[in-house]
Amino acid sequence: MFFVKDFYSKVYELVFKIPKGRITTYKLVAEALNKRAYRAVGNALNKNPYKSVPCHRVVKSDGSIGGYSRGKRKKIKILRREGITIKNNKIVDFKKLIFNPKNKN
DNA sequence: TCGAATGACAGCG
DNA sequence: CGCTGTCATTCGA
Repeated sequence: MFFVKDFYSKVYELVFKIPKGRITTYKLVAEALNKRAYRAVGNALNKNPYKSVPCHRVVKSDGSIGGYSRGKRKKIKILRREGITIKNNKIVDFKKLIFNPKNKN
């Protein structure tokens, strides 16, 4: 219940690896794990026991904020604080800010 | 222990 | 715009 699941652990780690001012998508994380569980990834972050995990840096493939347990409003605020510009709940130059966890960057 | 439902999504008709 | 597909977790029996 409060222990790292193999899958979850991967998700948390990847998300945690996201550099500041950069973002990633659920799809990319899932792809990095060689899975298509976009949902599972989102679920992992949703219940993430590691509140330190920057789950706010994970957005949808559309570039939209998606959702946030604390309210997307807060998510946007945090992202803006990170230096990311949000417009109409969408990330500006979202494609440029995408961080590929699989890229072992 | 097994089955069904849920969820911060994605892709296609 | 709406339905279906995919994966893991959780709830219920």
